[in-house]
Amino acid sequence: MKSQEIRSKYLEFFQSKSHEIVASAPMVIKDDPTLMFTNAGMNQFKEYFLGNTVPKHNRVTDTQKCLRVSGKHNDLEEVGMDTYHHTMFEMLGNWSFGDYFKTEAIHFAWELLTEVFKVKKDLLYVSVFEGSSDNDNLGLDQEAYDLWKEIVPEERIIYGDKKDNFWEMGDQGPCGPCSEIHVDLRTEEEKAAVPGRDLVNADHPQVVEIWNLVFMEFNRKADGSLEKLPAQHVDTGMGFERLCMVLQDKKSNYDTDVFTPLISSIEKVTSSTYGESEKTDIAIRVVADHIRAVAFSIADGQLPSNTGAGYVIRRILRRAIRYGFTFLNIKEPFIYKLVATLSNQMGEAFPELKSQKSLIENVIREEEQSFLRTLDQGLILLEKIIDETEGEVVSGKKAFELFDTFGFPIDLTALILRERGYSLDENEFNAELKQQKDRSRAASVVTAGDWTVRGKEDVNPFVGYDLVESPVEITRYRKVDSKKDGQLFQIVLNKTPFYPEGGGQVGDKGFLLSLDAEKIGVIDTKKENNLIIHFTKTLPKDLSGLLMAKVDTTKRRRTEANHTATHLLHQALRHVLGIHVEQKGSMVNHDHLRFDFSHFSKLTSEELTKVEHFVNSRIQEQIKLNEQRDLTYDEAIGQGAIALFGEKYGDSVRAIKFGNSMELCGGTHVNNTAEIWYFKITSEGAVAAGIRRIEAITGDAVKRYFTEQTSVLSEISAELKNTNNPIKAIQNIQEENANLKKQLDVLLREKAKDLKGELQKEITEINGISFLAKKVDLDAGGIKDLAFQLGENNDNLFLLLGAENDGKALLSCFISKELVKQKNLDAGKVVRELGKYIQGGGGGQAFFATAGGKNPQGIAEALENAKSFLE
RNA sequence: GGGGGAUUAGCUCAGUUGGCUAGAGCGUUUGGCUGGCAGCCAAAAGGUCAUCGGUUCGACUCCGAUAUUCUCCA
Repeated sequence: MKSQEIRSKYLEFFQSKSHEIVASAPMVIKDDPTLMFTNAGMNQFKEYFLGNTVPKHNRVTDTQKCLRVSGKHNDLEEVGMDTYHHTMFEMLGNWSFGDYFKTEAIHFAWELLTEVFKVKKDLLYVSVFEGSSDNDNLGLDQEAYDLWKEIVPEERIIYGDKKDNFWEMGDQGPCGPCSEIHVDLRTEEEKAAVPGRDLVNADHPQVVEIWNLVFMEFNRKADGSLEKLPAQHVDTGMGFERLCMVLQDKKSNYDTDVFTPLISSIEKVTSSTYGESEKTDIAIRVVADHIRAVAFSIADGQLPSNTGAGYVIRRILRRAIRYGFTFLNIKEPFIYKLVATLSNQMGEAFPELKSQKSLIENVIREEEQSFLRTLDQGLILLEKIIDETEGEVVSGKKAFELFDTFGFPIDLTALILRERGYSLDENEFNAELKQQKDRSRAASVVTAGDWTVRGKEDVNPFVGYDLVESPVEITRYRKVDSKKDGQLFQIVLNKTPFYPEGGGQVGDKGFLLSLDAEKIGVIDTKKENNLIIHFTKTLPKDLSGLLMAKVDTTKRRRTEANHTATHLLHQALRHVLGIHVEQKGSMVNHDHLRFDFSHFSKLTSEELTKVEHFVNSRIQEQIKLNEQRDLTYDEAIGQGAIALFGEKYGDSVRAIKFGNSMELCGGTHVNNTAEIWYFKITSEGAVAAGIRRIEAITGDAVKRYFTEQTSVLSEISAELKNTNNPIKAIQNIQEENANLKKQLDVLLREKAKDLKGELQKEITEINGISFLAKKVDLDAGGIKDLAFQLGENNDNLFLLLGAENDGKALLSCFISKELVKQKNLDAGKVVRELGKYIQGGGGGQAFFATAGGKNPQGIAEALENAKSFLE
């Protein structure tokens, strides 16, 4: 069975069991601070499990793009070593939100596997939670055990401990026991030798878990205790790639048709063969796996970068480059060449791969090039380290510096050292790494307390589209400690006019006002699992009283102008540059706006002018806001609305329309484009290969900008005494200045020549040495010039020059190099000794030295005493 | 968000404990030679040593801040 077919059969099966098929959420997560990537099918439903949102359907099924780079059994560094772990994978899932529980979950799973997919029953093992005797004190999951007993022989039911059979999504939140289905794909001989049940959960490549059925019944609180959830849920996950391996009767995920097209492309591009040696096999698997992860996240709008989620993507890509570099011996970009294969293969199920193919290729190629440069640099530095190493053990500290500061991979360092007969002090390296990790962790510690719940929120608590102030009540709050901000409170209200950060728009600021005039500042508003959270420094004294929530309307209005301008800018770019322009990032606050978009070259100044003009024309047309709040996604797209890749849309969407600009958007906007007043681009540049960034200002900021510019210009005109044509005046001045500089140069040179001639005449002879000690009227640089000029044609000169500048004394001593050698003289010593007359000190080299001091009166005396050095 | 590094000629980079009138290669310009593959030889131009402030007799060099950028960790 082809993988395509397996995917659709799964979804159809659950559809026939009254499940709604939903789309995969983006792999890159934007509104959950605790998670960077979707790492399990349940992520997009978290708010349902937490009870923050009421689901539209209580039975749902999907295939979810997931990314895992850390966690139990799945370290990035392990991927590729075996044949069944991946960074990016698809998770097939079926879900019950307070609907069916263990019975149906178990029966559905068994029916699908054994009847639809026709997996032989005697290949399967199941596990149930055995209970725990720790603080949670949980018993055996008897219910699950009994259910399984009806379907499978008892010797195929295995007890699992907390590590394997109790699922938790984090330190806090919903959790519960789970039941797993494992499959034994070994040969008959192997099975005869070791029974399959001994190998379950033992990391055997052919005895693997394929399906995890989680029964959510508890909530883990901040103090570690468990409480029973009001409603019980089912959360299941089946690894798509593994399922394909089972159904296609392969020994490895990489042998299924999910990976074989990629692998043959890699063989072609790198002239290598899969299946010839362990080392190249690992490298090929690494590349095949990583290209998927990287391509999908770029399509989701997450580019490689040096922070956060982007950094994870960069690391994955670099790991692939490294393996190609070392084991496939490819020293130039090659991974980007695989994008075409991937897009051909998966573009049907995931159209974003097709539509963004050339962007993905550009970004990857650029990243490959830059990392290969880093490797080149690192090799040179490593060479230096080896040269400096005495003995055979290379310092872990130096290797860490190479890794930490210059980004040279440590395993490559170790490999090269081994080849050269050195070894690496790994303990020292790990100690350094640990220090770095501890430092980072300490800096970002955030401890959140439990919510204190006081009442119930409205189902849709955001009223800020219509209101900027509203009477509200606190429904829950908690204290949060972070190193950075100190102690803060998070407050949730029954409803709120405060817009939570999202869609590029910053969260509202403002305050909460109590009846007895207590004023609590709201410093930020954010959304977490669909809860709108207000950040404050203090709590109101009366937590149960009515409060007036007031948004800072000045900031809000400016932000709205910038947001609407962003939409118009987007429209303008597509109009001026073409419809290949897609939003790749956006940031809107009260100060300015920033818009990143896909485009292949720098915008010309004509293009920028056109874009600016286009937006300002829309402003001038005074277009009214046309807002539709309850469209379905398809309706909105049908009307021509622009949706963003990598954005998660709910069942009903909001469309914002200004004339011909229509976008799906949750942000707040002006009522009429005239409120924007004026749009001005302040900068245009590149952020990555194929991505440009425009920054712009509107409204008050533009007024400020124009006022400033005008006053600068009028000041310039005033200074120039030429208000009609300041540009010409400046050109004149510049020309004049250049001429004067030239003349001055000539004059100074002549003066120096004169002075040089004069001084040359004054040179006397003491003990056969040309000697001169004299006060001159020059600064330090001039003296230096003069001294070197005098010394140029005289290799028998002892020169001491004194000068007075800004009330300070200066002595400079020049002694011809030949003389220094012959007579063992030292100009440094000379100025240090003579420095005492001017109450100062100094030094320099043997042939030229300077000293400075506070006492100009002493210069004469110092000059007097100069000859003593020659006597 | 935290740590480390970098910023020197158009480009790629040297510059040792503070004192070299700041250098190299490539590129540019000019002249000469030369039937080729990065032609050869000679000469020249090109620098606010990222910016601002401090320490010092003296800062490319040390210290602090800012900007830009690379990198590791979260």
